[in-house]
Amino acid sequence: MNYPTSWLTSMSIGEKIACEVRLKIIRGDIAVGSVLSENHLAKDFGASRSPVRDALRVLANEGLIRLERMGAVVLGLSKKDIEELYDVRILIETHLLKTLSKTDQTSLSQELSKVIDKMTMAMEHRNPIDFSYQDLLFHELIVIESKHERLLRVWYSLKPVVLTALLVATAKRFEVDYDEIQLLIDKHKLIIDALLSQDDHVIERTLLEHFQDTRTTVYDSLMKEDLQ
Amino acid sequence: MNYPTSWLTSMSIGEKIACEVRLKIIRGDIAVGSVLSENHLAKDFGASRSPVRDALRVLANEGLIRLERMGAVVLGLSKKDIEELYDVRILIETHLLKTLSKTDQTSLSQELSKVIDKMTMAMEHRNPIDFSYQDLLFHELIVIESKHERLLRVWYSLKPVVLTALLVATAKRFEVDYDEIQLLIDKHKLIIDALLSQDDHVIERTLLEHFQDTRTTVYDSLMKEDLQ
DNA sequence: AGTTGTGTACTTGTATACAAGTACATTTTA
DNA sequence: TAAAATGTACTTGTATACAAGTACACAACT
Repeated sequence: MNYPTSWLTSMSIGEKIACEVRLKIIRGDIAVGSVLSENHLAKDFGASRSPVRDALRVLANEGLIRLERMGAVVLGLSKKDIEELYDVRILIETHLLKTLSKTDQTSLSQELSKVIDKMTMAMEHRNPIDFSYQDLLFHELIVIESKHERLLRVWYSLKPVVLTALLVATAKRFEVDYDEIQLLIDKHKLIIDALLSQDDHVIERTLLEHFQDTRTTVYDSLMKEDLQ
Repeated sequence: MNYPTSWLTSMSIGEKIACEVRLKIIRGDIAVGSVLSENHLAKDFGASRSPVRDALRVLANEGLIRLERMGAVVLGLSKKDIEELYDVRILIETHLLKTLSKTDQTSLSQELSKVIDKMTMAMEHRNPIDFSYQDLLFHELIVIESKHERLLRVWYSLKPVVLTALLVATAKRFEVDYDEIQLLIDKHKLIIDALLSQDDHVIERTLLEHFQDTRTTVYDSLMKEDLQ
């Protein structure tokens, strides 16, 4: 599986390279500890060093590589990374759901239901690319609705890695555990219910359980036989 | 006041330009809504477009500018931005203090006390640059001690803007309300007390009050007469 | 006077060249 | 044989050139 070309529209060459390299790192196609150089990547992608340099800075920002004086070291995505990424999301999304639940959210819950419908259609069409896109869009809409721009910015900084990991995990899930996709969809409905319950404890518990499942799934799907 | 040259050691040209431009934007020397171009900035700084391009991407990541097809629009740092930046810090640091308080933190509290001593020395030497550096280091040590690398990464992504705003605010505070610096120092001691209390509610209240003061101070110090 | 077309000056994305630094391989020396 | 010195091939940071796109000023037309 390559990075979905439909997601690459209107991207610069540097952005495209960042997406392709990100996917390879997260899938383990590029080994942790290996050293990337601008010249090598430029040759590999048939581009000049300028967009490669841009791409490497993006990936360094995402914590997937560490830029050094000579070459960039691949840090990869460990189990701890995945757990911590979901920690950050739990912190942000729980806080924002609690805040949003203080006011009438009929409109938002309807929007979220529509996204769940699209997840269902993606499941029925056996389309993991669209499914993972809608899955993350569900959460994105919550953060957007909070109108907290700085938390949205933090959330967006996590998005490329989370979406790529989710894409890989979902593709595998569609192959191996297709029967459980419906359960994933149902769990998103629980979040809407928690939002409408206006109960902080219910929100907290629902989000913890939701992300507990998700990060276990993502982690299991990403890991090769030999644990990192 | 220019950006402290002692903080610019071992930086690339691009990093230096980012720091200088960040300070000018936060101080309001570069107006919100104005348009920056790579060519203009390159000429201003006597550099080529490459490091300027790097710098602009850093500032865009920090939400101070928005890169567009033709030029970069200055977004600046509004009151809402400052409030939201401290919201993010409250979310992160409260969560981490609660987590840390579950275990023995004698060592950390001693380190934090040392930093408070340095804040006191900086106050006595009337050195706002070192004072603001130690102030933020106090909080940084807490986040580092949590060993939560992804939250640390988020915290570090806020740091350049927060430190620059704090620097400007502290410089003004030293001029205008020097007598109240001691109160700032005392409030940091309260955080250590809250950590050692091992009481989640105490931690929550202490952090809220601490940052309530800080963001009001930062905001008041940054604003010109005409509100944005 | 208003609208349309053309030209110009600007922007950024990308390609390429150069300089300085780094790391390793090879040669020289003791 | 081991240590030191030298050479080479690589890296990145930065400078500069080129192409494509954009926005505005100016000229021509109605």
